[in-house]
Amino acid sequence: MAPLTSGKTRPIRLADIAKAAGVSHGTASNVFARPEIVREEVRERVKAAAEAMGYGGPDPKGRLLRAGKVNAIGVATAEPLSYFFDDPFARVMMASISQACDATGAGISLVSAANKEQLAWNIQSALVDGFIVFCVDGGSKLVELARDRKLPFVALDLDSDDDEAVAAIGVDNIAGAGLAARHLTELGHRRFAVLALPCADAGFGPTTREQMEKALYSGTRDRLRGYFAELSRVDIDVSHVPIYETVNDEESVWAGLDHIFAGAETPTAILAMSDRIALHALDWLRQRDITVPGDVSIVGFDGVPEGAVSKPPLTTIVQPIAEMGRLAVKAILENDGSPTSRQLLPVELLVRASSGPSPA
Amino acid sequence: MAPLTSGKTRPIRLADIAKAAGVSHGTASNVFARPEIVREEVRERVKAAAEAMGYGGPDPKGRLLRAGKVNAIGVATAEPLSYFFDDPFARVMMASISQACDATGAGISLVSAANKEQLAWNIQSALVDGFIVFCVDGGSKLVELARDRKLPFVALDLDSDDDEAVAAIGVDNIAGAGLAARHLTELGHRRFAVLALPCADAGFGPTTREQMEKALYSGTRDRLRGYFAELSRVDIDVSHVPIYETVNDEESVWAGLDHIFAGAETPTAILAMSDRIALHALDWLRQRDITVPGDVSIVGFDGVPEGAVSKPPLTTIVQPIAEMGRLAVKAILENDGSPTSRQLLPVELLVRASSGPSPA
DNA sequence: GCCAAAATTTGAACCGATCCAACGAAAGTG
DNA sequence: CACTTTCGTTGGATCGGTTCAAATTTTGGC
Repeated sequence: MAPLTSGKTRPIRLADIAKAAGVSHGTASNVFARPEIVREEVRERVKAAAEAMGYGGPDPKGRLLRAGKVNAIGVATAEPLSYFFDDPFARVMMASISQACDATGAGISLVSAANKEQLAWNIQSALVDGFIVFCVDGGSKLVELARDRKLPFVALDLDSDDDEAVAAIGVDNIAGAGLAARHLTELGHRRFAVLALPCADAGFGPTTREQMEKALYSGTRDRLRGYFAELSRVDIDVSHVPIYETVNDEESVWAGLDHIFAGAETPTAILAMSDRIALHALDWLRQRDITVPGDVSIVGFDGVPEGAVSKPPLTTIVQPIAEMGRLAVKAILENDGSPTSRQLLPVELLVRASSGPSPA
Repeated sequence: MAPLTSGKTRPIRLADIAKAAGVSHGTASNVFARPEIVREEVRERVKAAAEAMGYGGPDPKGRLLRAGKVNAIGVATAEPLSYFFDDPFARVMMASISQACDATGAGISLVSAANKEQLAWNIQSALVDGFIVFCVDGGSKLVELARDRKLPFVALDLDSDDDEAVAAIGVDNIAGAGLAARHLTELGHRRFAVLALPCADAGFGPTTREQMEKALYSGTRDRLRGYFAELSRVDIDVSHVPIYETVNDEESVWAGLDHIFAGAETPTAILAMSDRIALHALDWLRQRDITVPGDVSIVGFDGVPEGAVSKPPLTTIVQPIAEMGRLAVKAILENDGSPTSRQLLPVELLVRASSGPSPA
């Protein structure tokens, strides 16, 4: 039997419906976009034709071109896509971004990729009205790509001394780190160790202050500066404070602690550059029956919800994550060509149970 | 001073660049899409013109229309957008969906909305190649909307007796619930209570088996059937088992437990239709110094990671969430007009510490 | 029954690119 | 030198809609 229709049926277009219903395509368009201006009889006829031909409604691809606005904002990161759902900080941030989007009816497109070239292409071809860029890692490159799209965009947590011409929302990392360090020195601690975030794409391992000063990611650099400025202020010799660069995961944090606690003079206070690091550290310490805050105190950074239910609950520097998300969305959606700006939000010290007086 | 340029500058188009560089728009297009076929001198000239005019590269809106494929899949739910980042089940599912997308280079668009009309519009105008629909709540309506787009789509956890013609990936809720109930009866429990998922948009409160049989969402209905079939099998009078319908949040779960434990004959075993419910229940019980599993045992449903670290770790029915996500993405991306199908995946009982012998 | 006003409908223009058949020029061949 | 290739470029067609000024039909008033 010969097939009655060709195997590949071209999708039905609005024009097909119009022809079938015997109206112009202009009228057919109106039936879907502004039904009230079409005479009822015609409207029904067109709708019937659409139904009969299995037409799925006007294709947004077509509308988009004319309308110009996509009504969606892109959220980009150099991490794999699952970062948005795995990482505690990202999740809280995304939840607040999505609330702000919901409120205005905008959609969210997640933009990321397994490798760099793919990422570039994905950013170049993302159908969005603007970008929110997560700068945790590989920030500068990402910002560059986003800027090249010439769309409104705002960087979250961008390195503070990067190009001043990009809109960015971040927190005062130096002040926050200072708060954390001061809290511990006030509790009498003198022997510190720092568990750092990545400062480049280089992997993990012990590092030095000098290395960190060259860090590609200045969020990391600024936090270290904040820590050390405060420690120096109370005459602690920061050149002897071990710094271990992690990649924010369990493996590298545990390796860092192995390293730090292998030394003769173990710290009584740990400064962790993220709550995630601090939480992994808590697990490590518990496994070795090192009590917190009895033997060692630890202070995180971020203020993610998990810190409230950890054992013990985590003392940390809380970032106004929800506020940052809200501001970011606002910046994109209300972008009226206003001058790009850089907002530094304040952070707060939240004292919970992971920090206490120095045992010494 | 009169402005030198009009306030509103039309965005630069590829055609503008072509004109400026003195080439045809076809050649200009090639410079960006297939640079290797353009003579170097021309290529540089066009690129220079683009740079000079601040052109951000070919607008994907235009390309899209011609190319047809968006290279993104939409994930839709009737919950607010933040559901994707708040709900443990959704998060695990999204993580696996995003891994599958990453692997193929596809993007993800989150589709949702505050209200129903907005949701309909968002689905109709989403720029995606297909939909994965989360059917937790308001599933049928969502499936209908998605189907009307005439795009490939697959429903996750769709009500089992809904339209057979839609592709769906789900688990065997009846068998899973049976497993949970049997586990508890084998431990000697005879006095049960059920903490149910929503069965309609009706809010929360105590309900009956008859009400549940009419449930709009048959995931809920099937789990109840599974529980009761197993309980009946060992001669437990299910008409006396209290059922409390929650909305999967702390408030409604706690209200449910208040209600259930207000009765004279309190249960020794709780069947929770989701891990989230079970986790909230654990909190409630701990606050009242009711020990688990000493005084009461509880079994959840889903197998989210949080269940592994709760106090005590949660016995639950684990769904192959990662596998479901992978299959869903595959179904969308490989959609070749193959017959829509319905896949029921198996579940497993995972015994942890929240269930133990009946105290009686 | 005639005319202006109101209500509908039409069809061309446009949105911003990609694709491709056709063409011109330069290079190679006999 | 005529003749085929090869390479690069051109410009029109197309993707699937929306929009709007102009044309047409209806309605209403007298």
